[in-house]
Amino acid sequence: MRYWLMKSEPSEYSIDDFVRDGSTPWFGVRNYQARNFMRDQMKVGDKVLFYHSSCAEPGITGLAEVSVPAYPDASQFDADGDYFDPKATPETPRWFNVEVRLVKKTRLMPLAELRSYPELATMRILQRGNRLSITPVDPAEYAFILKKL
DNA sequence: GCCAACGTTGGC
DNA sequence: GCCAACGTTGGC
Repeated sequence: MRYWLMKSEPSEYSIDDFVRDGSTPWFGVRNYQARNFMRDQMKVGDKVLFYHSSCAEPGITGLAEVSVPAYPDASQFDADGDYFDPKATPETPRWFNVEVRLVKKTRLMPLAELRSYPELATMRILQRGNRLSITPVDPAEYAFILKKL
């Protein structure tokens, strides 16, 4: 089993949206590395840290898990949508998404708090210049965060 | 709004 | 295949 951190802008999709929906397709990823994680590595049951980014209080706000393995992201075919990709066709889709199920909303663990723990110093999300919206999390890092939540 | 980091695009 | 220009991310 693997562990992941998935970023979402709360103005796009917040923890409370997630509470309302229970589960959601993680569509709209348009970065190859993040796509490859979903398509090639994420398996049903993998644990996910749900993270709010690009907002007043960035940080972890929930625990989730992968509920459906990757399949072609429908939004790439929607010519009127924000995520349309003119180079993608149903025969040769370019983008994929998994679905994730909320396990529970947690307290907000702010970015500054994550940075304060030496145990998390090498976490991918905390490295300079990190921009990936989906990153693998070390099992020890995941266990540590779980304990602090 | 600024700016560092870094991915993507496209001309050559 | 190189690389400059451009776009996006995301914390501050």
